[in-house]
Amino acid sequence: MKQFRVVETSCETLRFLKMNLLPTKSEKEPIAADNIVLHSNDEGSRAKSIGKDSQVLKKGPWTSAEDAILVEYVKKHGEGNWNAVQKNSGLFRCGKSCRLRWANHLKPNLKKGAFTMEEEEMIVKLHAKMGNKWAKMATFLPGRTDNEIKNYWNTRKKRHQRAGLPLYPHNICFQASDENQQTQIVSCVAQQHSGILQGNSFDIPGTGFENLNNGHGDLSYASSFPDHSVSSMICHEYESPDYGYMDKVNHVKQVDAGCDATFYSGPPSVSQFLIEPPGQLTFGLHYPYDPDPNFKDLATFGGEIPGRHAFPIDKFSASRPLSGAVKLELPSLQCTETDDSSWTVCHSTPTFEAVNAYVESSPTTVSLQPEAISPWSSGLLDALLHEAQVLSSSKRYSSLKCSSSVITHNEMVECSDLNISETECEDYNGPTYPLGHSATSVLNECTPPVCGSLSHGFPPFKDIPGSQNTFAVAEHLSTPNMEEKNMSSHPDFYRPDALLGSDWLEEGSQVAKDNSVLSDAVTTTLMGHDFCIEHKIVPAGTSSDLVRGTKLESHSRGKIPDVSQMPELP
DNA sequence: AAAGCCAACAACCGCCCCTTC
DNA sequence: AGAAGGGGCGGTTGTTGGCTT
Repeated sequence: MKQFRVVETSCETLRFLKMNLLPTKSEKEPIAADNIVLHSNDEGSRAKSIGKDSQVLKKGPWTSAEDAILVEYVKKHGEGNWNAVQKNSGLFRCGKSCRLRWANHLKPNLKKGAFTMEEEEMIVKLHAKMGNKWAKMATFLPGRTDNEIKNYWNTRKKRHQRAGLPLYPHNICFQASDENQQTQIVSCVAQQHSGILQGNSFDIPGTGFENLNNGHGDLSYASSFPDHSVSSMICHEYESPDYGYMDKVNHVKQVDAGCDATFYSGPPSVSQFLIEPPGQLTFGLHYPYDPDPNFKDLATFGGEIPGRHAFPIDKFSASRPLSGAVKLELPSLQCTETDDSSWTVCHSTPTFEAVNAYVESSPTTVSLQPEAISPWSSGLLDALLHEAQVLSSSKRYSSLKCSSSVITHNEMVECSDLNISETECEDYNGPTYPLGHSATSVLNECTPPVCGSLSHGFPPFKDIPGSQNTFAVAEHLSTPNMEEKNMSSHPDFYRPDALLGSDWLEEGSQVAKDNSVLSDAVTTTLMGHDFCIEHKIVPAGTSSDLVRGTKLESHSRGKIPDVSQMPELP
């Protein structure tokens, strides 16, 4: 028998009291605190406890009268010294109870009501980073209490576990336990907080499963890689840009989605488990719903802040062939992460749920088999349709087709985004780009995108400082129209020198950006500052590397925020 | 209409850390 | 240095209301 369980012997009394005296959510009329006396035969009853001064301390739900007393007391004396509350206010509550009541319910500026989508995203991200550090997490969610977050998470956890779903979206950033990586989550969180993640890809490369180590037993998104040992994942850290979503999906296909726990059988210490290979450069939280179709055209967004990059550039090695299959088999789910825009579908895609749905269905029919699609997937089709409409009407994609054997970078995007057909998409991964062929290399082999001559005379990129040979950018990068465009003046383009402050783009570096991406610059708020953030992958020509043009500038374009001067997140 | 299930919420407990003496 | 107290945190349980069967 649980100690505080009000037992049946007083059941009738309790029922009466509950119905007549105790406030409920709908009945919040003030009731004198001393009117509430819950009876219990149990000495350790939840209804009351004995204080140090032998006073009977009340337990259970707080009444409006008690709340009023507490509020009044805190107004007068401020927070803290909670044990004094009981002594001085006449409240028959222990200090702890008072503190809790105040912190969770009475404190001003508390947000009430359901979590917003952004908050939910934030929680997921934060949990991936911190584990069950509710109080810490609460500092990132103004107006929310640790208890709320905890409750939300536990509920979510239960729900997902029951449904056999992963707790995390497939490529959510997992953070290392190393505190010095705090800035990584900062950038991640801040962007999420700003709403930029409203369906956008975003991830924190180079992060690890902290919460995998502390044995929380949560069903991690790591289940996306059920047959990938942790160690092998570590080995691939920052390595294979071609270790893309499709790989994950394939793994998912191979192992039932319910085998989430298998991941946890890996080595206990996983501090740097990279969910999404940096080569993807599509740091994405592929959130299962996309409330804002307007975001769908946005290209990849980077979480990087100049000077505070989420991953060290020097760890960005050349691609390495994967042994696993790369075949695109999930038309409706695919997210070729080598693609800079692929998230446009992914973010609106029910991720793992949809993967599950796919697993349960025929690979060739999954995307259009309603019965094979999870509830969230219903939005997927809409999203895809919308995406198709958007893309088809977009100038940026006007010249693209997915059927050519020599495809462009953006073509890949379009293909994967629109899920035109498995066959078509296989062009990228099948005969043309066989297994083991780096997706990055695929990109490199792709004709650069659109909008201009393929061999436009764009000046060569410089090697990125500190990148050794890993970020050498191909000289024949043919990002179009870069010379014609005055990037400094174009409202949607950034001056190359705007990347100063980036620790991997030196002064004067040319920043390859193509129209399609730059026009997708988004204003967001990061730690109280308004920013435009743009993120772009640039095929690096003959090298097997990608270079990323990351831009983050203040809202007043041209001014680069000094991140070091920005206020720290709580 | 009743029962069961579930989600959301509220509250408490035990443990731990920090500060003070 | 060590004990005591205050406070914070995470885990857990209980309650309530809505929905489904």
